[in-house]
Amino acid sequence: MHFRLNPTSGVPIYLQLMEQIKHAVETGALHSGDQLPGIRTLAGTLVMNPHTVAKAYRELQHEGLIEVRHGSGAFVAGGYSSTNDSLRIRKAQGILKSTVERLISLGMAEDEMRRLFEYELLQLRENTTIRTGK
Amino acid sequence: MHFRLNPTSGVPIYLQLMEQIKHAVETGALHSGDQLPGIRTLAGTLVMNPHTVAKAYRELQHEGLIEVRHGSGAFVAGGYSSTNDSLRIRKAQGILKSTVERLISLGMAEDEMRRLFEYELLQLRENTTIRTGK
DNA sequence: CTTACTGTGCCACTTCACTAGTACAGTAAG
DNA sequence: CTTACTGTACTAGTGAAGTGGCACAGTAAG
Repeated sequence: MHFRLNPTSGVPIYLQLMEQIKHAVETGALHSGDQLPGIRTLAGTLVMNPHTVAKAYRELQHEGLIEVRHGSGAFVAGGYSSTNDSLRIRKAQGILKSTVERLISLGMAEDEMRRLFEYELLQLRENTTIRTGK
Repeated sequence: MHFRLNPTSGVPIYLQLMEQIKHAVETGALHSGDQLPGIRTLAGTLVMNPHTVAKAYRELQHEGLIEVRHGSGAFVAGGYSSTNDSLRIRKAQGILKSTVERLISLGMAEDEMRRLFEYELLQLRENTTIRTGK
């Protein structure tokens, strides 16, 4: 359970924390019922304000990913890490790993990769959501 | 020359604009010497404040990607879109396009793809920057 | 010079992410 | 009950992003 946040990326820290927790759940690093670190504990190790962690937990609870019980702590909700999913994720990880390696061999910088990837996602989104053909 | 910005993503708009312009230059949609739209013009079509566009241009100038001449306008700087680069970019685009398609066939959502991709980039960064092996 | 474009600078204001300290409330174990 | 943990609520402040309006300055063409 170690997170890596980038305070200078422009993305709000609480959103980054949420993403990392989601990632941990998706990849199986966290399972249903597992207890998340306490708000103050996490804030201490990540060198940030407890309120920021609390906000991340609150948002994740609204999304249904975790369950926050007042005096007890925060726990990963049920019905997320089916074995079927974890296999799917592992496949995807393999694909992306080799993809990134190929891009590196092309001499691509991290920023360039990210821009091209986001561009592909944009194309995808437009092809699936645009229905008003003028 | 059309940009797509997402005001609700948490990423500052001026940063998104910068990324899109960089992308346009890298992919060859903009070439060295090309004039960028005027600050007021762009702000009008993108429905945002001229100051936001100005900030993006200013930052891009600091990075050396564009050249801003006071009474004339903003122009793409030289020495960026060599034909060698555009071929490299096209290869990378092909790779990423097929990668995204494979991820979609796995049933991955856009958020999941982005998280896994960012994770791979993180792995990469750590493997190349960590030198203090204790 | 005049006009119409370009970018730049200044000021006020709103919103939001984040920090900081403090206090309150639920839970579980001694 | 007491203690020590959990999350929650409140207030106040800082800083950055973005909006809005206005004035200024450089450039190029008539």
